[in-house]
Amino acid sequence: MDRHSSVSARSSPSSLRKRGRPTADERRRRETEILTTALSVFLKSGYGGSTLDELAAAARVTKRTLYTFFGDKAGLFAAMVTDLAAAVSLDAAYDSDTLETLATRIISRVHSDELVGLHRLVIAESTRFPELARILHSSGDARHIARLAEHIRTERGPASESLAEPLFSLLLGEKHRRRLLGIDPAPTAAQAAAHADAALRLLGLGRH
Amino acid sequence: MDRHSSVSARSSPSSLRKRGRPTADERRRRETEILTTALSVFLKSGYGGSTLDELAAAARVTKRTLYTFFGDKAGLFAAMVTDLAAAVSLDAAYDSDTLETLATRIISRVHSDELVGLHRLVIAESTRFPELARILHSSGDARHIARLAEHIRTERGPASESLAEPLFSLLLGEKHRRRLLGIDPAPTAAQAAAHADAALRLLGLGRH
DNA sequence: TTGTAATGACACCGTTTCGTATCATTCTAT
DNA sequence: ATAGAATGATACGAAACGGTGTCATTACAA
Repeated sequence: MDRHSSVSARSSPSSLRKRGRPTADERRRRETEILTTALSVFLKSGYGGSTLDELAAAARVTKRTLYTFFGDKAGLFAAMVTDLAAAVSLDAAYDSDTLETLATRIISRVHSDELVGLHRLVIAESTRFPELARILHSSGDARHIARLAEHIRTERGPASESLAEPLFSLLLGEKHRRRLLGIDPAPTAAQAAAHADAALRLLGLGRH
Repeated sequence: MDRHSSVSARSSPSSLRKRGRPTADERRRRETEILTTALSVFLKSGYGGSTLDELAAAARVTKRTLYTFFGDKAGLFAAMVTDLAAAVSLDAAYDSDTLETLATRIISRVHSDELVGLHRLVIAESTRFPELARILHSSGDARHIARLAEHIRTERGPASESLAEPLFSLLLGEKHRRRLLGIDPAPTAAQAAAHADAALRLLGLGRH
């Protein structure tokens, strides 16, 4: 058997992977690579449309490795979603912002191709994976609404705190439904800012 | 709809149907039955999860008939969605209502299990069937927003007409995201009315 | 009347896909 | 040092599934 001649053309050093048990480092690196590439594959083809061979090839591992890591296809999907949901909820570099910029950032985030695609995936599989739907909602929407409530409270007093949830609905808006349906592209930064401003003004939270 | 109630004939199974070419009546009856049962099957298992044998058995026809009617699985799915989308857009027995009752009816409609499930299906398959996504949006959301705009204009004047879209977003609300994710059940009539009232007040459209 | 289209029942085919098996190989754990 | 676990490469099995073929049978159309 001709050793390794097929991989000599690849430029990435990570593809010159030897056989045998990997080092602990390699093992960790590989796990994250599997999850990130799995996301891109699932986003492209959906859960049912993605095959294990496709997922394995994208991560440059064999199916065997996928099974030792995640048990089966459903396990890989669940791991991918929970991992990404955790990343979303940790995405909180926006503590010291004004309500306007916070709203703008939330819009850019929830309308991004990545998050819209993830929502599509989880909505599509919400029957098979109800737990993932709950996880995604808790670490996404619920977290965003809590952030908005916090800012509104400090800037406007506790009486206006109940505006956080309707405000979030307006930040999504009809635009987000078209995003989920694949009709609209992601908004530009300028569009996000304008949208945020309009939503805040509608609820009497805008700057005067 | 016209659910052929040969339920009691379960004992003498579906083979009570004769072979050979059906009458024109039977043909029409069968087409609607196929579409309605296809909806329930797709809602239960999703597009990829539903098999042709399952769909055929649910409609009490053979795969052969499905192919003569719709060509292939995708054709059946498309026919089912467009048929239902048309039904939604014709669901306009609410012309002479006040804004409050119109909003309440829209809430009950868009939060219904049927429409939420249809949205889930189309969102899940929006890559494979982009045209269906556009059709559903045009005959659903766009139509609802137009109705709201019409009522707002006649009751409040053309200046407030731009409130129709944000109002619709509030009528969906965070609740609808949880509906899509399968977290919440459909709202009761009382909840729908309360929700409508709260949304209208937020935008200054409520009664005083 | 006569040909044709549609249907049920059922078998069948080819492909896809999940999940395992095998074997050599390399690292980890003890 | 030695056993065991993890991996690459590859092939394979078993099942599911989309779609078609066949034949008898019935209604429609010309």
